[in-house]
Amino acid sequence: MRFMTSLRFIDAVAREKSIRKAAEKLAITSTALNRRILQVEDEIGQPLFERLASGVRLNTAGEIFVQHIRAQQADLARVQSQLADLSGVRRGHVRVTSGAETLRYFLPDVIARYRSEHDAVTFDISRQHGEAAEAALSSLETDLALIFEPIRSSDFQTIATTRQAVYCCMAETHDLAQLETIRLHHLIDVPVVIPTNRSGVRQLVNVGLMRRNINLAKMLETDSQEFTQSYLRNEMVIGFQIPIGLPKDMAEGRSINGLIARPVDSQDVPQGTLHIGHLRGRVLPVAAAKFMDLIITELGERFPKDLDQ
Amino acid sequence: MRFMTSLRFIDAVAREKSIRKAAEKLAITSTALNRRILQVEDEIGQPLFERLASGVRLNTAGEIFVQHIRAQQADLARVQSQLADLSGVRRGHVRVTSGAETLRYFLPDVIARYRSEHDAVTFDISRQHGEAAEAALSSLETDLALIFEPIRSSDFQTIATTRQAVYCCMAETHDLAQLETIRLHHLIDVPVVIPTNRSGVRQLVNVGLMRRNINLAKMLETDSQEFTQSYLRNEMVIGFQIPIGLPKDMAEGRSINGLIARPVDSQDVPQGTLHIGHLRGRVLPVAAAKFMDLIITELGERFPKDLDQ
DNA sequence: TAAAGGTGATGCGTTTTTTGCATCAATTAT
DNA sequence: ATAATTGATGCAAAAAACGCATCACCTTTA
Repeated sequence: MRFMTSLRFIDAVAREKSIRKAAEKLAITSTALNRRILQVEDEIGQPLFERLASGVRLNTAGEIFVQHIRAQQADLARVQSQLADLSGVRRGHVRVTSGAETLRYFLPDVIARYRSEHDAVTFDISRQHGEAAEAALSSLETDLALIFEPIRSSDFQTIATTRQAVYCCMAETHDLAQLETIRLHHLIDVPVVIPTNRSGVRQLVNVGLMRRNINLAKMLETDSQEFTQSYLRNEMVIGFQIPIGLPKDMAEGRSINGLIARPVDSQDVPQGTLHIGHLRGRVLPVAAAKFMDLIITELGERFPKDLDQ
Repeated sequence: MRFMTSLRFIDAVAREKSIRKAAEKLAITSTALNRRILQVEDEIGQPLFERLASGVRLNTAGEIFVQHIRAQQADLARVQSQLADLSGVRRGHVRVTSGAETLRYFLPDVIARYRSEHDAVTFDISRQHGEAAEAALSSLETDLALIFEPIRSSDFQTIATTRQAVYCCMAETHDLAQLETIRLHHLIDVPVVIPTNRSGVRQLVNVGLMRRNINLAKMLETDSQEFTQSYLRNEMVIGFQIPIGLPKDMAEGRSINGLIARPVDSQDVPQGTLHIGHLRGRVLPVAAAKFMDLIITELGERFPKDLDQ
């Protein structure tokens, strides 16, 4: 888009905090880039960047203007997606930000299902914890976010939520695999692998631990689900997960590849809420909006009783 | 703004429905303009205009795109106003659309008061009836609207309202000038000058006439307040107006230049509501937002009991 | 303390883009 | 039928954007 060039360039400089660095990324000379910026500053009537010896930095005016640029880019993407939809083929690019929970099984499934019908749509999947995900929405770096507990910013507009209980995952040969539901006191002196404090699952578990005044034998803290799942196979250890982060069979109590999941009693650890939403006030591109619809449909199929819209 | 040129041009062509006509207004040749349009269409990947022998017309894609352009222009104006505010001087352009009621005394007063502090701000005042005013908001042709009864579109976001009773205006020598309040039956066989059906005042009067099953001796229908006011001086005739459309003294029952106003009993003609608002979801330019604040302040001073925010 | 390496700004010649003129083909109005 | 519009296009001139070399300034490094 020719008419976006100058604005795109300014955005790039703002990100790189250096004209020369940005010029390199944009594959032009720093001279040309510099002059474009000077020209826009001249048209606006005031500088957008502070010139430092180490590069440039947005001043207040620049912050406002760059925010406008990003909003404009997002809106242009929406328009393009809408125009593509007019002519039959759905095109577009959907940027999704999510916690780790949905990345393993859920999102890959939904995206595959979506792309089977609309293969001209591309995706960016970014893994971010709640707060960072909300920041990404605000700065228009992402279109959709799936956040598990809690929502901090009023800029987040929830479109749907689903309740998720916390489950314990373990080898099917683990002693606790016999139980239907796990109580926290069962876990005393049992080695556990647990997500870090930034994770929603961990925060729910923490609530339960406080409530029952129990300390866990935290063998290992990690946010890596890949690590956790592999590890459970090797040692008699308990991991924590929510149903959406589990294969369908495991969420329903059957074992898969030697692993099994058991719900933690909700009297101990409260259920959490997975929020699906976008930046308040935004009109999403067609591709993103339809993808969100599909997410909600899929959630409705998998968790029919726990979905709120 | 150089980077807006192509978009501005497209907007102009859409308005003129002709490349040659638009080119003339833009002071360039039709060739240049034509090629700019072809280029954007090429970048977008599909035509925005249908080519007719009599000119051009937006197709569906064009409608969507032009809407985006207008939104972008409005947002740029907001940003510019915000940037100007940063550097101390408030600049900007405020576009107000209003029914006739406020144009005579209220808006001139408020604008004068505003411009006494911010003389770098310019104004466009457009007179439109309710429905047209809401359309102007939707198409981003105006920033603020003051609409007296009723609001039809859910796109209108009301920021404040004030209740306004209907008054009768007449020469102070008119028989009915003796009365404190006018009842509709007083008006039987009394010649009146009355606004057209599009006016909010007229609609309220109509409600009263239906309610009391009375017909007026409608001498003359006009939306011109200038005409009405002048006419009242020349003949023993009744006119209708709401307080905001009257000089302060007249609204308080005193006579001015031989004219006087008396409220119509609200048992006969219900009070109406003056709505002040903007397009839902829009963030107004600083200049417009502050002007709206001043309108509300002024309304609060003039009608302290009847203002809702 | 001095040198080296980095930053953004600027003069100038070159390249690319945009513009305007003349003209064409197609349609409408008279 | 004829005249007058309309948008599209080839080509040359004007304008804008670009890249190179260089400057002045600051920070880091030796």
